[in-house]
Amino acid sequence: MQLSRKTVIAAAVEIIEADGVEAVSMPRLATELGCGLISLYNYVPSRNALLDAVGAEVMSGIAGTLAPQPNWQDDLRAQIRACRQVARAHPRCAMVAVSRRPAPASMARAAERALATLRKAGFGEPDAVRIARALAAYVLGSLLREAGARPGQAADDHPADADRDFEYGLDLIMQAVTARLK
Amino acid sequence: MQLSRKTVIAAAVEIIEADGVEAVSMPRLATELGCGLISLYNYVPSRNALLDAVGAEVMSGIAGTLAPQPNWQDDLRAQIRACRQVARAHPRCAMVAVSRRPAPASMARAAERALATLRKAGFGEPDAVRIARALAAYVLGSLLREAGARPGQAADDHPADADRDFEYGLDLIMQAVTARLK
DNA sequence: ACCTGAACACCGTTCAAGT
DNA sequence: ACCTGAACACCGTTCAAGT
Repeated sequence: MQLSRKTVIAAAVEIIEADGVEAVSMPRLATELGCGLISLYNYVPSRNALLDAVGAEVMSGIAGTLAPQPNWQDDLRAQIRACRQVARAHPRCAMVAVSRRPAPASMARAAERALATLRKAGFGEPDAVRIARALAAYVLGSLLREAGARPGQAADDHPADADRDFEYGLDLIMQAVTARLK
Repeated sequence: MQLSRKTVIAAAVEIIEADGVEAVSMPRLATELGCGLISLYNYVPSRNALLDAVGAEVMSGIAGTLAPQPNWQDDLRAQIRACRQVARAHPRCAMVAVSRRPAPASMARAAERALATLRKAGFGEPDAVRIARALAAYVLGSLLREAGARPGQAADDHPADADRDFEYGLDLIMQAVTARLK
């Protein structure tokens, strides 16, 4: 396999999902990729930078366009579900992404999009910002609860329950948000 | 200073708040405590067990009794604020606590108390459980957003903003929860 | 110019020797 | 019985030597 930045990141993603972040070591990556340990530093400046790249890679999906919904509530819901879906596709990597500072750019963009939707719905600036933050907290917290906070732990084994829990809480928040607009 | 399990844990808490979890190493703890590296293993079986102990120690405060409020809404609010307050007293350690599996017992007890309050308020079992989970997700997510998810990062420098954000979101959820009971 | 082996300064934990 | 120095098997990263 041809070594490249992409393949190094992909190998790291694989290791994280299989054994957690703590299992990602430069020696292990090298043997996994069948290359010399030092060669890795040609594609990634450090282990930390590699984890940043994993976070960015794994969350890049939420930048994708979503089918616009007839009303702003469904639009917002779709955006929030998309965040969660992308995160759940790589749960342990998602916890890594969420733990990096600064947050991956795609996550910041998603937050900005939610804010824009709230503004367009008619919320004033302070309310729109605070609602967006509350939603972000809820999504993050749900992921934390589900996937196991420690990035080195596996996901829950009752995903259907987690989905229902998530939708229930999302309903709660959206109900209050809608009521607040009137 | 007399070495004991307590002093070892306290030293770890200090290091974590100052420099993050990653800075907690057995050698550093030893020099900080002025003892031999190996002596630490007489009080703590491993670094991992030490971090578990830090999580338990730091979160033990939420087990404290709270003044009962006239209505269940204020009761629930007080419980949730207490969780957040305790966590914010040691923000970086709180992130460690939240990241441990299983969660510290005091956190589980706090969740159980919230559940009991919801039951007493008149919610049926599935609703009570889901509301409690939504609230937990919100508190966890807020901490993650504020303190910086990575346990190795410092807290925000606008705590007042964070407080207002938190109360705003809590209001939203509590409003919807109250509406759902009727 | 690119690649990488050997080396450095760290880790957590164990073993076996000391008291 | 208790304590702990030396040692082991790891890390991430750098330097300087090779091609």
